Amino acid sequence: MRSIYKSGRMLLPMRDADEPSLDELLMGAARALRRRWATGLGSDLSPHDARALRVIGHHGPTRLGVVAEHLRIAPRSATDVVDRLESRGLVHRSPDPDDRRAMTVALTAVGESVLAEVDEARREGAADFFGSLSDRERTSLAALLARLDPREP
Amino acid sequence: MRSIYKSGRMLLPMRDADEPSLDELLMGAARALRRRWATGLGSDLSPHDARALRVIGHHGPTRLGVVAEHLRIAPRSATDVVDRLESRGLVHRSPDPDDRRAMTVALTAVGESVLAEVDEARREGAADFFGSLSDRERTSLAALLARLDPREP
DNA sequence: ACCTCATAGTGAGGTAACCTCAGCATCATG
DNA sequence: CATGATGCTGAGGTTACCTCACTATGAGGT
Repeated sequence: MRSIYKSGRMLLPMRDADEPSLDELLMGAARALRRRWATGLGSDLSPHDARALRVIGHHGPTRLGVVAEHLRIAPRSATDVVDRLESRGLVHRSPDPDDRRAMTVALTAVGESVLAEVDEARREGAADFFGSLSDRERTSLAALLARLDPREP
Repeated sequence: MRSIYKSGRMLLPMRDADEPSLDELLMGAARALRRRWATGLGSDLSPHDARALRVIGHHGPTRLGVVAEHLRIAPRSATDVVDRLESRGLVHRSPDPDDRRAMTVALTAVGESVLAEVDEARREGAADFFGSLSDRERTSLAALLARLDPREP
């Protein structure tokens, strides 16, 4: 990764064809971390269900629609996700006291403990994954990533 | 439930609860880039099909099994992907001259030009996405990401 | 040469996770 | 209190995967 064309449209530095570009490195790192998390899940919980569990756990009693929003799926599909989680005893529905049309979902005791496991596995996976970097390097990596425009929260 | 301490050494620096952790930043950045690419695709090509097109284009005449490997799907499923691409006139099958059981897939002229568009959109999307960083920052970001262990190519 | 076993692709058929649409109950407003 | 919007769910469809069985071919031992 050496010479740099400043003239006009060349926005990224030149690089050898066989060394990965910045976007490939980013996507590769993300994929590696995702795979590490997925293999560490253990409890036959799909990554998507685990995500739902985290949303609900972090949010407290959560409306179905809010779950859908966070999972970026259609409201109707949240029903199925919650059905599955509920059939495994990880969450339970309650009528929303503020709106009798709505249901809220919350973790059961089992759900809490499964979530704790999932969170711990994630934390360990991440710590392990970023373990090859020093504290300083992690800090500057975080700073650089934070400067990339997500363009939506 | 174990803490972030491992072998008595803290692996991750402390941080405020409301600021995103390193893993969240990484996944968020990857997601943002993926979304940017997806919206820029234009030609009603799914991200997955676009990926298949890139694999085949980059690889030259490619066996179906190799396509499957690169897409991380079962060999049988590669047949469907290639069927779809072929029905849109983007690729064509030929018998493999070295092995009469095997088929190779290659881009058609149309496929070449669609791939060129896709690649250009990707390149532009990436350039735009990383545009908020200076050359120096991009270089150090790349260096940091390269040090993370993908644990598989 | 032959027999055996492995391999490349595909037809058939199944599954899981989405989606849209319609319907019901409830809320919010003129 | 009438009207339209909203929150959830039943019904049914789509899609992208999968496994299993099959055919044709390759590769290696005897």
